Amino acid sequence: MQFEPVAPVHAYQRIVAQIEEAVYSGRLKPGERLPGERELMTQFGVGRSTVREALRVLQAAELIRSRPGDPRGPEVLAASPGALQRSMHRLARAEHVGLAELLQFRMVLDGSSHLLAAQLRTDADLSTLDEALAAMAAADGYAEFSRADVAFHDAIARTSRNPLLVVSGEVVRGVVLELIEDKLSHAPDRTSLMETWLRHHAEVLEAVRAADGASAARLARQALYDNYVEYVPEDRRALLTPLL
Amino acid sequence: MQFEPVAPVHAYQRIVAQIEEAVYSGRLKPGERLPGERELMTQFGVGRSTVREALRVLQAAELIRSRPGDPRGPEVLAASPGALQRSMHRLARAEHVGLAELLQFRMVLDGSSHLLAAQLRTDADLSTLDEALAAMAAADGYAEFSRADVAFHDAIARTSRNPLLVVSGEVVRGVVLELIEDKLSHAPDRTSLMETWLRHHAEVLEAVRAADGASAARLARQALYDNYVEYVPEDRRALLTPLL
DNA sequence: CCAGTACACTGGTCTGACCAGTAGCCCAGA
DNA sequence: TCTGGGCTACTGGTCAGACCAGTGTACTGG
Repeated sequence: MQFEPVAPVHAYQRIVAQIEEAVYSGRLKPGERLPGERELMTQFGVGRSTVREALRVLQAAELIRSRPGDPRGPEVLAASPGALQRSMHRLARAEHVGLAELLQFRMVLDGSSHLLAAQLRTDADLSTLDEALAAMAAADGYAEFSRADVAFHDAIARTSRNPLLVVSGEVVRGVVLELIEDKLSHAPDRTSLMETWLRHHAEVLEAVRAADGASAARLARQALYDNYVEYVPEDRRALLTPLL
Repeated sequence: MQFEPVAPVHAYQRIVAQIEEAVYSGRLKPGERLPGERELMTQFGVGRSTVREALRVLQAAELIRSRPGDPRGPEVLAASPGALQRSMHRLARAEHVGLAELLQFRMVLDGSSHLLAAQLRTDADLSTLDEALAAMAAADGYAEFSRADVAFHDAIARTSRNPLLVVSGEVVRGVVLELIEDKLSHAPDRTSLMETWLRHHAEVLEAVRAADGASAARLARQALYDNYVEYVPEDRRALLTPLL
């Protein structure tokens, strides 16, 4: 006979569970409002501090947002990758996840995104991607270029039609950028850097337009490797080459 | 001239930030203890409710754990993918992420894990994998088989040497299993199902042993497809075939 | 019709209290 | 010597009540 470990279920956890359930089941839609804390405490039959702790947890998970003074009460938020991003960030800092591992992971994700995008892209997707590329070419300054670059990758990921690829791509790009942004912003010749990237992106886009998934994936991975390999410690670069 | 949006920084957030920083910088190692709440409130110069809300947030992020009655105070936890898993779970429920998207994502991750594993595996890895496969073969009953299956995939991921692949693989497998476990447990002929899976895993392992990354990846993706495609709605199966 | 102002109410924080439950200690009994 | 049972000091969980800064809204006077 097997027994299960018994864990006390605290009052605030039951409140979290109830509200979470209401959000996920769709009974509470984004934009709708929860009752105020004083109202909630009568509905749940608990003290205000208990209600507040429950709301804090939900707030940390980015399910709700509450602002003082708003008589409409806490707002139910739309799902966003923010919490996911923070979790992954934490894990990346805690485990020994360096740029090499992040880049390897990004090569996997971006490669697959491009592969799928090339096979699923519609004409509308292509014109969106053309616009994104044009925005990169027209960018004035590095910061703007970087934003346009992110937007381009995001557009590719959305073309792959898989929200998980979109979100995890977003997350990993964010973490990578954060790790090397200071190195990049101090790079000696950012203009030629931007030109190289632009050329890479144009090549990739042509492969996507030609519906050549394998090439698109390979080009995307190669571009990532070429652009970032210099920031990877030499003894870790062997991790990346198997993916080329 | 450009201004930044100003957001009020609450007291509990500053406490969270300080403790988070201490954990990430390594000043607080897993297993160590934080002072009790009453002690923290004097150190931070705030009321207990403020301290508690901060601890609640850290607890929701699985950075600490506190139990009543323990005079040693809240415990600093080792990094775990638990929070990441919950975040992804939430997002999967909120976005319209169905089995098709999850499976597609898993084919991407598992495929890459196998590719890397085949190229990086050592003899020690191979014997670990052999053991995992033997455990699957020796499994008595579906539940045990399923656990052994998960362990095998986990071993493959670890052989790929990328913690991100390990964690996201773990997460996605968990979500997939949760979505279809009831269908699987009611499957008419689970014995032949398990035999099929076992054969697939043996093939994959041979490719890994032969250091044939491309084959290992392809076999792994094909195995996923074969095993799960029947649970994917027919009109979504086109998402999966480009990855074969 | 609009700017300005009051007001009711929100969430953020503090204080002080009580409770159930735990770790660690001491001590009686084997 | 070891073991089990209390005892105790303390923990975190919860509640109640209070105050404050700041917000949305409705009312006001121009």
